[in-house]
Amino acid sequence: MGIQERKMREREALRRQIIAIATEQFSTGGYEAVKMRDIAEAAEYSVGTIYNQFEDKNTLFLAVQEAAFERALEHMQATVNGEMDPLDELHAIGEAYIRFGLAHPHLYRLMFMLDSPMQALDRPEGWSCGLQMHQLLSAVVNECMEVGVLPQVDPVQMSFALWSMVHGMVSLRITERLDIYSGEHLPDVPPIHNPDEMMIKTMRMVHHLFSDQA
Amino acid sequence: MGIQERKMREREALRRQIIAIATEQFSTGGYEAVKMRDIAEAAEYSVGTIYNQFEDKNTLFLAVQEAAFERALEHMQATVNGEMDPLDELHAIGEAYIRFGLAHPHLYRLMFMLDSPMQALDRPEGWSCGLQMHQLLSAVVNECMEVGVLPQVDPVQMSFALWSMVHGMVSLRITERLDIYSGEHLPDVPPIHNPDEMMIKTMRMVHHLFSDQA
DNA sequence: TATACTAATGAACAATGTTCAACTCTTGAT
DNA sequence: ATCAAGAGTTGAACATTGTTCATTAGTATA
Repeated sequence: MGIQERKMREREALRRQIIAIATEQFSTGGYEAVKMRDIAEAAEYSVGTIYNQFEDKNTLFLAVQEAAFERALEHMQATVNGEMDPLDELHAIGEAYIRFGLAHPHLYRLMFMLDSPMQALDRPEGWSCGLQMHQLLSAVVNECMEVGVLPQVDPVQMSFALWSMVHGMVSLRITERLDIYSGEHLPDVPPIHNPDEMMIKTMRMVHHLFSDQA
Repeated sequence: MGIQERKMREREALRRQIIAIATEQFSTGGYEAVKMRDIAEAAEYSVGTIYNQFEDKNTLFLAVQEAAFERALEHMQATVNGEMDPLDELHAIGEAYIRFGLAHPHLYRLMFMLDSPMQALDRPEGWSCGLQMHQLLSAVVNECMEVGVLPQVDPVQMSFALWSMVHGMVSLRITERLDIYSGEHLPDVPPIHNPDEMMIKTMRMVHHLFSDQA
């Protein structure tokens, strides 16, 4: 009775193909720009087949979100596995987070900004890698506190504060709100021409202030 | 020739009415939920008349964004005009920012998260009140540095870091990403049932860490 | 070979932003 | 009072896009 299994495999393969196509199209245009018809055409199926696999566009992008979390987690893990000074590890993990967001703004939106694919977080499976990303941060924070390069406050609050800050930076950057720094819009603020570097620099400054305080 | 002026006034009044209606509808449903037809009906005009006043939906919501910034700035200014201890002032301005975002999540999205109404920030008029909000923060930060409750780093970086953190908190909250803290999703993290208060508490903690370091 | 089941198809539907030719009303001149 | 010109209004029609579903095609089993 291997027929059942083969059909399951084929079904799964098609599902994966659709997710891959959706991810790619999404990466270069965002949610609105991806049309179900385009996905179908790229997969060389009719649109109905997409709906055979995914309840609707939102459900499809839950799967894309999950894939995006996998990629992001991989990217983060690749930067932390070394034997580093804890403070450098904190710098590294933050910088990796920021650079991933800047390199893949649409995926970043899907993971942390859009609400389409979030309605009902009753589905924690899809957030598995997202949670692991947070645990990666938590681990480094705890390590920093033990070694004394971060003050010994509530580690959850510290992780939350650091995550919020880098997320705030990335999301403001992605939505072009940092453009207020780019021209002569603010008095006493010389135009900043490289916001990406300012983000990294400011993050490190904050880490250092915390560490000096510890 | 007062006729020209009267017509201009009427035109301006209609424009304002449309913006008010759009703001109200937007406040209770977000961008997608607002239909041009609904706005027209609420204003008791046909849809064509809306397009006579605003090039398209995006342009209309540029105006709504501007109105939202006005409200937010007012709200912020109302909390800072008192003669306060600089650190309390910093707490107050941050808390006001957070509370406005929580009270008006859709307007917050429009101001700081959506990109529809942002394409082309070649239009700094609409950001006037938004810029003033930033200046409010800058002023308090400078004051804190003078008095010695914030370390004397680059004030632009400090303002940017603080803004990013509270924006990160509010936007993660609004998009329900803080739900990861609400259940048993993270090991070693007791479920947090009141994220709003955690945001305020964490912000104050960070302010205090900075101030102790100064 | 016939039957039953699964999967694929794409025309059709609904919702919504946008356009535009027709229409109405006001204004100013005759 | 009448009329021409112009500004403002109307809503039917169009284009796009997510979604559905009756029909068709393909495959497996008796």
